[in-house]
Amino acid sequence: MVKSTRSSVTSVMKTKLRKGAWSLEEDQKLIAYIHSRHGNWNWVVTPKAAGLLRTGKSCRLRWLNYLRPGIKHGNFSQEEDETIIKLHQQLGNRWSTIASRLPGRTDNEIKNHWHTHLKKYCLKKNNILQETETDDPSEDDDLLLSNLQKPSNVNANSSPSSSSSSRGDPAGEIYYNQTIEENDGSSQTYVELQRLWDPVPASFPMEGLYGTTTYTLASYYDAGDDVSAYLLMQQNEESV
DNA sequence: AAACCCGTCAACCGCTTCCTG
DNA sequence: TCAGGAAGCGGTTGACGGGTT
Repeated sequence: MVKSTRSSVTSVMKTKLRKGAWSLEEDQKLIAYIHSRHGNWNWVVTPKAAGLLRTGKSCRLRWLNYLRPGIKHGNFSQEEDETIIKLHQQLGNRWSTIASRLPGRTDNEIKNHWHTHLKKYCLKKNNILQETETDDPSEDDDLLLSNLQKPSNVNANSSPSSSSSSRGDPAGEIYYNQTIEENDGSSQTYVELQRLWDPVPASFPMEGLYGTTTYTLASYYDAGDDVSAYLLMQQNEESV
């Protein structure tokens, strides 16, 4: 029988557990709780302590893959792609080990990126190598990898971060001068939640679809224990 | 315009490993 | 040394958006 049927988990299950995408409010609660614990918390008690109807596992995953400070979202650089491919050749599907070599990237994100982009690239590369054994394969490498960097659906008005922005999962996303009202009806200014944890920089660069953009902190609101902190990011400049 | 298909990715599930008493 | 609980890991699923027919 499955060992992971824990009493603590099942007790939570008796209440109505939420599943699926995390809401902004849930993210805020989780960040607030973790923030208040100063690096000392337990995933099993976290949902109850934070006022969340989630399992500890779900909280852990949300934190590690999305809310944790330093997490990079959006396109992988060519260097990152090359590193992943190289490490995958050496290590196989040991995503967490691979992730440990790519600062800011999570095992889940690398795994997804592999299955959706790099696996195809490797197959294509192998085909090319078989067809042109005498050619210099490095040229094909560069061409294929540079193609990987190009967004498939270029839209001048789209968010600079990943396509998940359109899934009603705003936390961690940064929009150009947008407010939540423009997106989901809330009157709050759009947030970049993970900055709650780090000392807030006056400005910071973020890699997007079209190059690195420097964002400048426009306003900051911290409601203390209730921990609702909002950051308005303004697009400062953009390099293509 | 509508239906369908496909790609993407956040989140879930179940198993394994690690830790602690 | 062992058992039980917590955390970690990787495969899979399902929702969603965009493209195609």
